[in-house]
Amino acid sequence: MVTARVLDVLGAFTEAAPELGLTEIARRTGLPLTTTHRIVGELAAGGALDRGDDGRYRVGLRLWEIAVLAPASTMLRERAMPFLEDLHEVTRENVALAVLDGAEVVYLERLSARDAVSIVSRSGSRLPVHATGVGLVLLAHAPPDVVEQVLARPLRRFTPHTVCDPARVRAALGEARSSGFVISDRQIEDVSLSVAAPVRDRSGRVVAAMSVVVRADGTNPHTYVPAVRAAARGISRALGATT
Amino acid sequence: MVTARVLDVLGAFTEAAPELGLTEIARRTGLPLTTTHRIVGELAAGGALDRGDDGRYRVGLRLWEIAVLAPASTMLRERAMPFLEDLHEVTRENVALAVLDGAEVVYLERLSARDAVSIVSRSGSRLPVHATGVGLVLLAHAPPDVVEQVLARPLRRFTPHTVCDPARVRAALGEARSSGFVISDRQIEDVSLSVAAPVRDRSGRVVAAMSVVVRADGTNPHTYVPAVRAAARGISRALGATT
DNA sequence: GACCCGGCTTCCGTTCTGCGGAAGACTCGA
DNA sequence: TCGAGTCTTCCGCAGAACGGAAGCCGGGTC
Repeated sequence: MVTARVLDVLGAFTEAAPELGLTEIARRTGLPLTTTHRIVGELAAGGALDRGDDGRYRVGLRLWEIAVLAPASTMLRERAMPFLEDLHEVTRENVALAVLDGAEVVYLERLSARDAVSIVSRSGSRLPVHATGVGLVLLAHAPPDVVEQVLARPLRRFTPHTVCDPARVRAALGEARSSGFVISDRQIEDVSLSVAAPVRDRSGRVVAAMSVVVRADGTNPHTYVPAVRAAARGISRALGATT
Repeated sequence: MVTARVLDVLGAFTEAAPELGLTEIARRTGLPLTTTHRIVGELAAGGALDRGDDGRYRVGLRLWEIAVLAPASTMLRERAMPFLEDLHEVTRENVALAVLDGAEVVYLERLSARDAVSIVSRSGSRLPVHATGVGLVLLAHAPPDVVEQVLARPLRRFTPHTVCDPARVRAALGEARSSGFVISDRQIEDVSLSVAAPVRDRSGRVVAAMSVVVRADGTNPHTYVPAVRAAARGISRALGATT
């Protein structure tokens, strides 16, 4: 059970709490202080965690080095980067790439833009599928059981505009399938909307989605659709898709 | 000792071998097959590894999510990205960001360019400090004991141009300190050279280096120096440096 | 300066988890 | 069909991991 505890300890670190003291790690994992102390010390000895001058722990470079070998990073994120950068350059807006994981999307990359709307996601962030453009795209092309799993639970409302009615989400999924893109308007925050499109691999399966996230200020989001879809298709080709 | 073994198993994955079968993991770690099987299974259960349809293991998304919380990723790479992208855009060349780790540099980010020279490094890659522009910059500003540690061992030669003579490396370090940049010419491969500059944090310490990597085709590399230094200074300011 | 509190470190008797060799199942190529 | 290589399962044993208790340390307050 040490392996599970090691992963629990590593999992104690979050976007909101990327650096933690020993006591806090013990609290978050439910492990006794002594046990936590031992495991944390061993992880630090191995480079998976670093301890700062302030006594707090952070994820270490060694773990990062190993983790970037994940296919999501190498086969997906790296190959997508040139297209994300292209879209970033021509639109001057935030650009993101995400994959589906259960009922959430995980952001593999997010390129922010200086004058663009400030957004909550970053590399490694998770957000619920129903409330994001990339999430709706991924769900639209997920197996039916995944859709059912997502819609079986109450959907979280982030803004007055967040669509939480399963029937309306289903309708949005149908629309995504037929149109090939999603416009997700003020679902997470009142100030931003995103335009998302699917990324396919060589077998035609949708393995990721990418989006541009812009200020919800009245600008017609449809103007971004061609560029987003083109970039998504470019990534798909880089992944070996043939259409 | 399980923690160390867990890290050994994860460390079996490399840039050259990002996906491995059970037997190969056991071989690389020196662990008995049964032990490896158990640890790998536990890591897969926790999402740190994924097992493909082909029976081989890869680093899992969950580990990646945790690992991107490393300060190198959040405090350094993310803050550097806008400046890396700027330099990438204006030069149309490969751009990289790296940190020092022992006698090697670890690349935090590498933006490749379509028509640029193909280079060997990518995110997570390691290369020896003496043979890279970013490495010489980092070494130039490292504590003296680090310099001694690096120069105490034979330096690896990659091309006929690789500088392996400690005296010449010391001279290069001195030059880097006084000029504020490094031009590393055909040290790793015969076809490329890099121009690198230091990135400082709020205390003035050099915590990273960035570079542009271009084709060694006679173009005067000095033309890139102002832009690289400007981008490095921009990153430094983003990290709180005051000069 | 004394005291308190919270965080962290060390000790050590106990226990239960991890160990790994052996045997067998499975897959693939010849 | 057979052999080789890979992977899976079993299980008795031992030592690695456990975690409560005691103590150390540093910072803040009076």
